[in-house]
Amino acid sequence: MLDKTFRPDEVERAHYSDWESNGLFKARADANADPYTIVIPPPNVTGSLHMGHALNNTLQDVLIRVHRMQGRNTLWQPGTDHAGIATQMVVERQLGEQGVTRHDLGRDAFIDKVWDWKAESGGTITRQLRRLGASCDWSRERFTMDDGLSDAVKKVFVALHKKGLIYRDKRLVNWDPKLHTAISDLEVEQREVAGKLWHFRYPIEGREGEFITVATTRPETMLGDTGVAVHPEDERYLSLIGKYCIQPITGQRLLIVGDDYADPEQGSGAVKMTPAHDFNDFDVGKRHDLEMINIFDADAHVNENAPEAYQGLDRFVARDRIVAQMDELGLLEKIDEHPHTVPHGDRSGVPVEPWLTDQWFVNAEVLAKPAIEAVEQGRTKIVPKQWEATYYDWMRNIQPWCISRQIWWGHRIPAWYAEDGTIFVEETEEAALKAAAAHFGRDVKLSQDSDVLDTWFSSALWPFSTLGWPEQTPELERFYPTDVLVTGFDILFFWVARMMMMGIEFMGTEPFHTVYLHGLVRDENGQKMSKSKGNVIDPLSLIDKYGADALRFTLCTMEVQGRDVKLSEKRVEGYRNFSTKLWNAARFCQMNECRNVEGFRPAAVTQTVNGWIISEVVRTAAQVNRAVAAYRFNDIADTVYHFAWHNFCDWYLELIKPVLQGEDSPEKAECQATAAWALDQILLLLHPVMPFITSELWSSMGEGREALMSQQWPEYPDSMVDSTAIDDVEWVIRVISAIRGVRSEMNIKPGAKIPLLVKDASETSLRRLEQLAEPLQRLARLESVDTSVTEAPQGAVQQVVDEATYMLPVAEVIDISEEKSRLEKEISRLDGEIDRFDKKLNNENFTSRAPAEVVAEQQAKREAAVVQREKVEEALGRITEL
RNA sequence: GGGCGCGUAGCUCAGCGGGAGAGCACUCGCUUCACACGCGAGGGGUCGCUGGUUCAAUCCCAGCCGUGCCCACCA
Repeated sequence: MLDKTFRPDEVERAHYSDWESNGLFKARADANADPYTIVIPPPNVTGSLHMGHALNNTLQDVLIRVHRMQGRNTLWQPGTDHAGIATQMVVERQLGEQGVTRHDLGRDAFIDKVWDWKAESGGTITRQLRRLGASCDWSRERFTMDDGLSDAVKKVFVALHKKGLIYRDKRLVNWDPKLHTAISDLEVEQREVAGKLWHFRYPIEGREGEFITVATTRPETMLGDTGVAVHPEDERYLSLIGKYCIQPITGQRLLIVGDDYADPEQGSGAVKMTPAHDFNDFDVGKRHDLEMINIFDADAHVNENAPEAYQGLDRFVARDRIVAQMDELGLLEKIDEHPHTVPHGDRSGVPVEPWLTDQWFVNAEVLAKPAIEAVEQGRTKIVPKQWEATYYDWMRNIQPWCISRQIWWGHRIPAWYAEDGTIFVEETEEAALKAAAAHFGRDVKLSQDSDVLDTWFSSALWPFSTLGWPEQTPELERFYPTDVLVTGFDILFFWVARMMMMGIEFMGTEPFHTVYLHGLVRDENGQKMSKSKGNVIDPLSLIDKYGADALRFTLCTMEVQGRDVKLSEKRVEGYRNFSTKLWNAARFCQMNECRNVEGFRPAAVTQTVNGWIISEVVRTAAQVNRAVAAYRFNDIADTVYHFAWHNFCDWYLELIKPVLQGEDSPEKAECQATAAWALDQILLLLHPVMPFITSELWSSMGEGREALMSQQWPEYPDSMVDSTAIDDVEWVIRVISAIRGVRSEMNIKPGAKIPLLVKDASETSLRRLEQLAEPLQRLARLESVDTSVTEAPQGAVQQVVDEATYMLPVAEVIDISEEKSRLEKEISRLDGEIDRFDKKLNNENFTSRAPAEVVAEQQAKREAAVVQREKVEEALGRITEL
């Protein structure tokens, strides 16, 4: 016998280890079944499970479990990401607590430390995914820095370099002065700051007392000014184009150039040019051959190219000094308040500095073309569809991807330099040496590039590198391309787009057929969860408190087509209650010996209620299957919830109670078997969302049954729906509800039994009364049912349901005036309704233009209202007589 | 500046060309022998505003207002 409540913590771990140790998560490279593959978005190896992971992996697990039960050869490929900067920062912080920097250790020792840290804490996230119930094939777990995956990275780098799609270039990049590395455009986030706009006067060379006014938000860059731009058609400045002005602090001569970039409407119409520290100025500088003076070092401190007084200053200190000095010189014209956005490093949080350096780039434009076509031609579908526009927009305007990072943790760039600077890009040092020897005609010394690759470079290969590429493995053959990628929209560009490019380039076909993009998990007020706001909800603590199933169900039911999920603990609690409900339904079945019957044939049942619940199962399964196919996760969860609670528990179990509690009979046996079967179907349909409780109940409902997760997924033909049974049971539900409504409204004691009188019953109604009399009497608390009535007794309350009038002789227990006003209200409501229908039906436009069946439908509704009104009128008449 | 969402019951949200639904919350009543993490019965909404299309608009279209996010080189 089951306990009174479900205790998730007692069974979850046991079930999970059973599944895992019995190999139920394993995919088979040699199996014939149609494969179904999902690669996990690899979490940071040193990370821990947050709510975003919980959502992401719940959705994947739902898809994986459904398809596994459908008999597909299912691979959920797990693994973790080395997360270059993030991981390096974590380890550096740890070292920092001991007063050690990575430079104290040196590169090799530091990297050893990171590996130690990985060995120590790298299992956290995968353990936590197990607690969530994720049915990954852990035997195939990969790490982006595994040997095999590193080989893939090298191979890809070399191949793209040979094709000219990876190249080294000296360009302005986003430099993070705190982390001392270049970062890609995507790692830059714009932050609104309350800045200022300073207007300065620059003296014109050779024209005493004449100035040109320039405005800037970054006075410190004045140290690197090499020009001033004005619009070529701006009449104010026409005479100055080609002349020089003087940078008052550096004394630099600044050529005044005419360039379309200068906007006459903005500021003074003249803009100072700092080509080495601004992306726009860089372009203008190139066009006009302006000098590029780099004035910052890697810390964004002023370097030796600036006047001595400024050297070594932090950029913001330098800014203040420059403003002060310009003011002293009388050249500060004005200062405007100027809120604007400033680019910040997403990891470091400090403003990034455009900085001129040598970096490695991927020519993304070429790789993007076929990746755009794959979506245009529908080979890869993005769900929800509106993200396709975002994808196109970014891909069509894609910029070169800066892939080199000046950090230590990551894939070292496979490029070697000879002393004269010649570059050899090869997969191994040996190959590079050989190439160099061939090039120089003698053996030479080479040194490897000290940079590592952007983390997303290796992640971009994930769908095929995890399957063994560049080896031609059976896994690669079988499981690539994958079926669906489930991830957050926030990494559409970082990751999805790049997997598309790399997958197509190296595998010849796109890495997945469908990309499902879900939203962010926010708190119940729609706020982003963040440590500083203190509104972070830890999934593990919710699992501890309510069980993994409750959390999973909540995330699933809140996931509506990629919209953000607003999570409240209250909601989780509510779905924990659902699992208790389910638990007790099973308990009830057990108590009433509803056992699974070998060879039970749903189509062969004879009892109406059984036919009904079976039909509802069939409908529910169909609805769930539609929801799965459409990635409507909320519908999957809601559909089963509604069926389990409101059909199975509220009505079916209540309806069969009298039979179950009666004498043994064929009817009772059929109800027991049907109940057991229907409960099984709930467990099957719910298993992908709530794997633990369903498995627990599955095994407790039958001795020695095989694991639920390897059972056949429910799919039934529509022909199994018995619409007569549905109509009949829906009828009895309506009648019972109507009677209960009257009892409640009339304030009739719950225990009091009163007779039900029925008149004008049609044949169908009579049949139903006969067939469903027992549950009707019990659930509506009736003393008896009398169908021989021809006249309503005085003061009987009447309810018309379908083709019969149901009356409760309650004159002595009710307040007549209340009942009168109730009926009067009902009549005026019906009058309004009838009026509306009349208006519509008398409208020729409607009757001639609307489809015939719509008109008929409206007519029928009107008639029903009229009949109802007559009945109520009669009842009112009788009450008035009292 | 460009793009994408969202405004429906007190809250969180489904829905969608033929007079609106769920969960939670609320009110009332229940020690009904599976479940009080429960059972039953209720109250509550000019479906953001204004126009248009249509016989018919919460639903389609346009504009506006509010709100959120993404992208962008604006001194």
